[in-house]
Order: sequence, then structure tokens, then C-alpha cells
Amino acid sequence: MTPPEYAAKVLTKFQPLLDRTPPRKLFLKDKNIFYIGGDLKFASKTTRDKMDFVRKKGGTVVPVYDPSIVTHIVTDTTPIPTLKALALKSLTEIPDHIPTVLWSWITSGNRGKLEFEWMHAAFSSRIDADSSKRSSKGKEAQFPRQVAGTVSGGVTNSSVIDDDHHPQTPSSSLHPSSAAPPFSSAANPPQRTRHASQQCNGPEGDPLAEYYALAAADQESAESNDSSDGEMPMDEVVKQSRRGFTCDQRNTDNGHCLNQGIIDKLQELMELHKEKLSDHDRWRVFSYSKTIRALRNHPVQIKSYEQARAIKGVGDKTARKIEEIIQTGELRRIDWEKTPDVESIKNFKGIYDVGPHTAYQWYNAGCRTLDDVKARKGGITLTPTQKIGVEYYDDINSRMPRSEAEQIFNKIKPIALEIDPMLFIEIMGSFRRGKADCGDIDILITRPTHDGKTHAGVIRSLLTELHVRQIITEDLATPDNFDGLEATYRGLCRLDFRSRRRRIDILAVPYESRGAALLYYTGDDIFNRAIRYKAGSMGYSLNQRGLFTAVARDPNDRRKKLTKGYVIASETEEEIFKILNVPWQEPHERVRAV
DNA sequence: GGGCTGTACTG
DNA sequence: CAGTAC
DNA sequence: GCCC
Repeated sequence: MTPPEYAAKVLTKFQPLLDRTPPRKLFLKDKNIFYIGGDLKFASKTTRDKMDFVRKKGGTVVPVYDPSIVTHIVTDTTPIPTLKALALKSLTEIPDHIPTVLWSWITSGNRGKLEFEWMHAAFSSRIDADSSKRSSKGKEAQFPRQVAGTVSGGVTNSSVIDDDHHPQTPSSSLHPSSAAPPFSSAANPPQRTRHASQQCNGPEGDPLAEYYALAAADQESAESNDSSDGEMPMDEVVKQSRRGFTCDQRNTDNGHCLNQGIIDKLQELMELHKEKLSDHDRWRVFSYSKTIRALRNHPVQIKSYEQARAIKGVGDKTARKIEEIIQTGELRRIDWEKTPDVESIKNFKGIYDVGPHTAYQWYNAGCRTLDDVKARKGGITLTPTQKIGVEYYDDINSRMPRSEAEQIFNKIKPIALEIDPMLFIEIMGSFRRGKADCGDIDILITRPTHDGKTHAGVIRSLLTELHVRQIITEDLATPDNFDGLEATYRGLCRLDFRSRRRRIDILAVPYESRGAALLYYTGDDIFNRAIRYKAGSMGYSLNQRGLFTAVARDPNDRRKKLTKGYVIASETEEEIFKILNVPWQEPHERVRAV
């Protein structure tokens, strides 16, 4: 039997099953899927199982590719056979509203909600294809929709993934979700709400499933509300928007850039300043990184001092440097800053728990290399944490493929749920932002309280258990209070006994703080600083516990708070964005780092 | 001249 | 408290 | 470093 023949047959199968399945479990409802297993002539067992699965989850298996009907192309194979099955000559002929995704996108629905399509893009060239780009009318009406059950998710051929970005990952990896983030993000708030609602058909087991849905609904109903409800004089509001906060605008492009030459030189200079000791240098780095970010997003090639100067964040000094780069192709300041200490300091700071101060102390004691440090040259001493930092120097300074973070998390999550099945436990950080590789694993833990219970004590049990199972191998910093609702843990972990050590952070927060915590632990760093800065400039204060108002600050020292103020938002990310008048951005859109 | 995020852990 | 990390 |  051919795949189209079987697809046609699937449409009539499972109807009784579909009729008695709760609609919330049918996460493929309204999805018209054209599936390509690889063999065009014969529907293999795997292909048949997969088509069955789609149907059982409420999806429609479309027998013939018709772009006006199909909402998603799911492929387990490479471009050539895929195109053959579609009867097309080039991938570019597929409309932008039809994503080409891997099978893993389908099975991601098993975890409570379908993940973003770009996270499972089968071909990097079509990573921006997005079903939310489809005009909302005239679609998906032709086919009946219903149904559900369970079936094993298939294994995916990941050789189709463009894994240029993480060469250390063998192409035999079975984790196709390690696709790179999209180069540009076209999402906007109205589409986002649609995204969110299409993703909230979680199993009852996910305590936050409804929270995501509610948050999305909140946002929708609040769209027209003016955020400045009388608190603030109008002219001040205007002034703020003129200033422009880094958290407000998405990065427009990550690809090649017209000002790459300038960027390279400024970046080189910035890297040198990073290794210097003074506060002055620290702020220079802050400033350069802002300039570089602006240049990355700058649509035209800069050819003059004036043009450079016109960019927000570029002052006289930097504009002069840019001018020099344009005219000579060089930047003399780079050689000037390339002092002999830079290399040593950089290496020392690569040790966990070694910052500028310690690095210079060691340098002044006569250390120049890591071996000098290991030999305690000059009589230097190391803290216990620093010793761990030295021992696992290479591990800690390398990134792991997204799939490894996922695998480690998949070991930890069941252990946590065994302690308390009501826990909310998710990976945050760069993983949540969809990065193809992760520097560490950030795990957020909380628990709904409507049954009168909390997650107090869970952190202690979980850490104990993870130590026993040798998943966590070293502690770097342990919580002040192991039994509270709030806890911060930092350590090293590993997937199995022959894997590298990986940095892991486990954070627990009270349930009411989950939105603020989600926001903070998702980052990225620069986005966080920017949104906190904006909050501060609007008279609020934002931290991982919530957005606070009426915070009285010491007039002599603005950073000192005299009163805590009171929480005005903390349960959802959406309400915090809304109050701060920051356009909604999905985690993968919150990337600001250069 | 002062701000450029705000907090937790370590010794 | 200073230093470090996120 | 930049901005106020």
C-alpha cells in the first residue's frame, strides 16, 4: 500500500475512539498534516503507525499535498525525497505558512503542548516558516477533525538537520529539537495569543497548563488598556518611549551584516576591556556591547563619523573609532589594550568563582598560566569552589548540545515528580529560549497550592536523591534554607558516568512568584537588565519575585530601598510585560546578547 | 558627577 | 563586608 | 563607554 492510500484509509479509522476522547487531548486538532516517511511507494509499519498517531491525536492526515489544505509538512527524510513526495522542485516553493517540521514536533505535543514549529524545523532554510502566518480564513475546513489515544512516538532521522552550529554533536543524534533559533522573528502579539492557545491543551497533569491559557487570555483582553492609569504624567511617558529600552525591541537580524568589519574590530576591543580590572572598563564593555548590538540591527552601511554618531548609544569616542575603522580598516586602540596580562587574566577568570579581583591577585603573585595556578605558584590559595572550577575547567567552559540538556532534565524530572507529582518543574535559561546549545541547565521548581500543600522540603529531598544517583556530582553553592519555598542551588551534574560535567542550577520559588521567576530565569541576561532598568525608570522595581510599586528609594543612594513596596504583578510573565509596556516576546525572542 | 538590575551564596 | 555568579 |  502506498502512503497516500494508507493516509486516505486513516481518515476513516479511529472515529469511535475520537468521539470519546476529551477534546483537550487532541492536540493535533485543526492540523492538516502531510507526512513523508521516506519511501514513496510503500507505507512502512513506522509510517502507518505515525499516520495512526496523528489521527488519534485529532489531526488529519492529508493524502495529497495541496498547499491550500495542508497546514504542516512533517518529514522524516532529507530534502530530495521530501520534494519528490511534494512534487516540487525547490523548498522555496512551499508557502511560508506551511512549516516543514520533523516528527519530533508531533511528539512534543505529548509533553502537554506542541512546541514552536521552528524548534523542530526539518530544514534550516525554512526555519522561519510559521503556521501562524496563515491568513485566518479559508483553511482546514475540508477535512473532518476529531479524536485520540496513545501511540509511541517515532524516532526521527536527524541527518536532515543543519547542525553546523554545534559540530561536537554527531549527526547521529536522535534529538532533532536542537535546531538553531530563527534568524528573524516575525511574531507579534495577536499571533502570539493564537500560538499560546494552540499550545495549551496540556494533560491535567501539568499544573501550569491552565496558567498558560489564562495568561494568554489575559493578554488578549488587555490589549486595548492603556498601561498608564493616571499614575504618571503624560510627558514623562512620552519621554520614556523616546529613550528606547533594550527590552522593547527585538533583534531584527542575526545573519551577515553590512557593518561586520566595524563590529569585528569593536568586539575585539571589547574583549580586551573585559579582562581589565577597573569599573571604568566594565562600563566600557557595557557600552560597546550596546553599540555592537545597534550595529547588528542597523540596516545600512555606515560610511561616516556623522552616520555613526546618529546611532543611539554611539558617542564621540566610539564614532571616532568607527571612523578610523572605515578609513584604515584598523583600530590602533586594540594594540594599545593588548597588554601581556590579558591572556592570563582571561584564563584565570575561566575558573568558576574566580573574578577580576582574584585573577589579578594571582597575576600579581606571579601566576601566568593555569599550570601555575595548579602549582599554587606564589603561594596563592584556592577556595573549595575554585578547586572544583580548576578540576573541571574544560567541562565548565564548554557548552552542551540542547539534546543533552534535555536528556539530563528527563532524568531529573521523574525523580522530582516521584517526590511530589504536583510539582511544576521546567528547564529555563537558554534551553527555554530555544538555543541549539546550552551553557548550563536551569531548572525552575514550584507547586500550586490550591490543595493546601507546598513544595517546602522538596529541594532537600531532590538534591539528596540526585546526589545518591550520581546525577549531581559536585556542589558549588547550596541554598541558605533547604526547606523553604525559595531556594537557589548551583552545582555540577552529568548525564552518565562517562559524560562531561555540566553546570546545573536548581531554583525553587513560591507559586505566586512563578511569572516573575519564569521571566528572570529565562533571560537572557541583557534582556533582564534592560527590563529591570525600565521598571526602575518607571518607578517600579522588578526582581525574580515580582514587579513592585511604591518602592521608596534612598535619595542619597538610589540603589538602596527604604521600603519594599508591594507586588503588583508576579503570577504571569504577560502581566509584567503589559504593565511595563514591553511588547510581548516569546522566550526565543528575548535574545539580546551579542 | 552619577547612573548603567537586583539578588543569593561564600568566607 | 567584598567578591562572585546569574 | 554613553547619557542626563
